[in-house]
Amino acid sequence: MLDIKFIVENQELVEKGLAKKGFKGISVAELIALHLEINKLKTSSQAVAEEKNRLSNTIKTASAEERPSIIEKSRELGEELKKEQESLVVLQEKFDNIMMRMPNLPSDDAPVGKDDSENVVRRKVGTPRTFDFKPLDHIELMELNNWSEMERIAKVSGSRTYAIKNELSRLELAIHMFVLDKLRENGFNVITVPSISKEKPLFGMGYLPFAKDEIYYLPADELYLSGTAELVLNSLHADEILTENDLPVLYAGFSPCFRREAGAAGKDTRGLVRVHQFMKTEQFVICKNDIEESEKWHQKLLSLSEEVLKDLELPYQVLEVCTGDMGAPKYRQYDLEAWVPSQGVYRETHSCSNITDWQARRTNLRYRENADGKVKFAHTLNNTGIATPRALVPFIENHQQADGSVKIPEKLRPYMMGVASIGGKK
RNA sequence: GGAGAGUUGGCAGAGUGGUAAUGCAGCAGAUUGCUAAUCUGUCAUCGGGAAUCCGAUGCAUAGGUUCGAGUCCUAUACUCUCCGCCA
Repeated sequence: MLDIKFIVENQELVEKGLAKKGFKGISVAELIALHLEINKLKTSSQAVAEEKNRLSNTIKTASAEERPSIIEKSRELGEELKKEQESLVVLQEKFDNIMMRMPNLPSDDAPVGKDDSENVVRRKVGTPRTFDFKPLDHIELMELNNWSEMERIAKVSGSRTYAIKNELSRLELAIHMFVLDKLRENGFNVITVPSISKEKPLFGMGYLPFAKDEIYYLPADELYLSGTAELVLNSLHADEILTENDLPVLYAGFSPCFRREAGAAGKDTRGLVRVHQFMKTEQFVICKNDIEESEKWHQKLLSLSEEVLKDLELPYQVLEVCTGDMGAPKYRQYDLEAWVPSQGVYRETHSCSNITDWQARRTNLRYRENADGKVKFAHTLNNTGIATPRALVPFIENHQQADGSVKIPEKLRPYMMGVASIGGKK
């Protein structure tokens, strides 16, 4: 959510930002007009309320003769007030409806573009490996090593689900432990959070109303299945006023995540790349309302993810996401993509975003500044720590050996009982 | 699933129908001085105004009763305690 005062004072700038993000059909002029109308009505209804309060307070001390006429007058004012407030509610609803659909404005430094074809590669790290044997794709590797039950699980749970087993399931959990440990060493509070959520946090994060079709809904309990721990972490401190000394708040959140993948029909239907349920370790930061400070954290989160991919010895590229491909909440966004040999392309493993105060306004998350005691909306940022099973795809494909075994990088071995490789034909 | 208790500012905590006490913390100022203390103001949101300021709203949420609701009524949510069930 944006500050309405900012919108009023910077209409042109806001309209430009919306255009960059490809948001059409939102009238900034209408929003401003509604705001001004609401203010006008508020002012007039407040004058009525003031008069009514004044009258009411005289009743207690009024004489018996005066009292009935005062009560009558006060009642009339009450009815007038009620009418004004009813029209105020209608206007406010219209206003909120537009306001909730207003995206965050993108950074001036973000590349301008209409869709993912205009994202910009900032750098490539590591070199895609050349194989001296014919490499297998991740599905073949899993079949060879008895690491999955992909066909059977589809009978039970439908398409886009997965069951992995034996050494590969250990690897999945080991990678999470490895990343959680890394984040903990960097000052993050490790927290495992629910995957179920009420409706309100979905608005707070910006899932609603923007990505309605992506979300599983449980009508019997009016609850939703969360697509990311970010959803929960973003609302964990909703409606609170923290002190500046509490900041930054750093969370490494772990949770099962659920996505309907409604818009991805036909894409990545086989294997582990795009599934309805997965596990994600998420980085989440609440920091001061200071763009330099949050941009610093944005870079820090990015570097932590890069470190994860480096430690896992995966070639990757850093993509800066253009304005048209960013989600509504985002000010600036980097994606990390790891090399997938079987597809000959880089595939997304991490998404790192600075949200500035857009989410905090929606969740009413504030803090009190030390310097002057003023209350401000915090900045929030999020980034993937690691998401599995997707990350297993580049992992096992890049580290496969001629015999079908998969090498375990040095840094991960402590989490794999010290073994140097898993699987392979004996 | 059953029974009971509760929800008031950043925190603690009073308030049984007539302007939301007080303490602590934070912030600003003043003062005395020595590792701090004292005093005053401020300390949730919004509106009008250049500003001092004035006003409206705010006691979990939504309704209702009333000239007037933190207080009375109804519904809901959440928290805690006990019982039951349970990984």
